[in-house]
Amino acid sequence: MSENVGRWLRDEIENAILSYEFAPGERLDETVLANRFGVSRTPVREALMQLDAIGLIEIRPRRGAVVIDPGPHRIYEMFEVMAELEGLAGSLAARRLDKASHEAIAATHSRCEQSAAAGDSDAYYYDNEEFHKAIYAASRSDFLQEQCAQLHRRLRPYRRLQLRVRNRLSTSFLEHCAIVDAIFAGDGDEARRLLRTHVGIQGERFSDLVASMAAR
Amino acid sequence: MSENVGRWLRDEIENAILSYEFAPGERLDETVLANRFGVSRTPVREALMQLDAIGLIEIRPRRGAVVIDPGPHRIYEMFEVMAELEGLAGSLAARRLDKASHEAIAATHSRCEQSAAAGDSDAYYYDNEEFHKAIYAASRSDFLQEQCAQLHRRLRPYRRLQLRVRNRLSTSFLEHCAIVDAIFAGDGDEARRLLRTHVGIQGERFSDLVASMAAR
DNA sequence: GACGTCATTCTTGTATACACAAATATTGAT
DNA sequence: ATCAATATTTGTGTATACAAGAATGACGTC
Repeated sequence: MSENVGRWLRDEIENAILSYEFAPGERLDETVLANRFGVSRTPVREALMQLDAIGLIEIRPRRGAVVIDPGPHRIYEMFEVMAELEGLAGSLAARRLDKASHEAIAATHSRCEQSAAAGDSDAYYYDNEEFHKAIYAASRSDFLQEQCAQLHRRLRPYRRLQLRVRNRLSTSFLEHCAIVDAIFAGDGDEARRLLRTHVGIQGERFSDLVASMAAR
Repeated sequence: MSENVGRWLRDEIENAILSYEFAPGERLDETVLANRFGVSRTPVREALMQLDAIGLIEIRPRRGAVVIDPGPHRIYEMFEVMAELEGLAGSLAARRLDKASHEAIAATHSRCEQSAAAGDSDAYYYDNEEFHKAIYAASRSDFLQEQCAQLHRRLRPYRRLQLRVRNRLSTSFLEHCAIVDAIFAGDGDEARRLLRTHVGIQGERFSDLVASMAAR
């Protein structure tokens, strides 16, 4: 319970939002939340203020908090930025690669290979996360790593949707292979380019998905 | 006073931190802040929670809030990320440029020209900010624009230091000219490249500065 | 019958009070 | 005199109370 109710609540509510338990646009009533978690309104408010600062909810003065609905277009924009940041991480990783990072990337990459071969998209989802995190870490830039991790978390629910798309799992893994090759070869520019498209594709796929859903 | 004491305090304290009024490492006493701003502890706490979520301060459980000291290395990392994001903004701006953005960029650019010609580094500092903001806006990506603006704000104090460096003002303006040309020519890759180095240089200059100060 | 205004109610915003943990000072013993 | 243990103080963490603004519904008027 993290020693601090406010922070615990922030994570709890954040997860609830990211897992769509609290739907976009939904109003978050402080009293209801306080009762639900068995605390008073004060720490609930603190959690909400933080989520507002992060950008997950919006608190309109005297009118309460609502979960922000990013909307397809904005999600696409977020993927666009994510692609850029991951590209930077990859290029730094290629240039600065040390033994520990090399091993971490290789290990997570081979786990991806196994789940891809097994066609287990749930397992691949988690292994894929670890793979990308390994690249962030290999960039040796703490700030970049934090920014990537934060955005990655926010895009989590949308990423998940895409792995269900036909063949995405195997093509994703093939892209990983090329990325790993570039990083291990120390080719920063190539790693950047590959990662940018690898992540960018997810944004495009997402908007395709939304478009096809809207068509029905 | 923004209708909301908590938010007002957040901005107030944020400015105080970014202008070094509250020095890095300094402890922020809730009661002292409450007295200083003539409010109770509650909104002060809310403001601090938000600043913690943003990453400007750190609240350690039961031990209060301290202003985070980024340290030269982390500031360099921040410039590195900023360079990447501005590069993306520039490339999008070049591709998506419309009339309004074209005019906004041209207008801020010419203001920069005037202050650069006058050698007025204070004026240039502000005009430069507007120039960069115009590019963010021209990217037509709301999310990117927000991310850029936020990072820009956090790097503000460090940027300012550099304009005092000899000749930086005029070389900065020359770089602007090339950037504007690339954007107006619709050359996204070139705009990206130029902006990346334009901003990246600031990070390098900053670490040079720190190194030279540490040498003494 | 519809629109506007007023009152009631509900929710948020702020203050204050109390509880508890940590840091510090003081006192006693070795 | 120094170190340790305890007490005091200081400051954070949570709850509750109170005030003020917004939403909603009812009543009156056009």
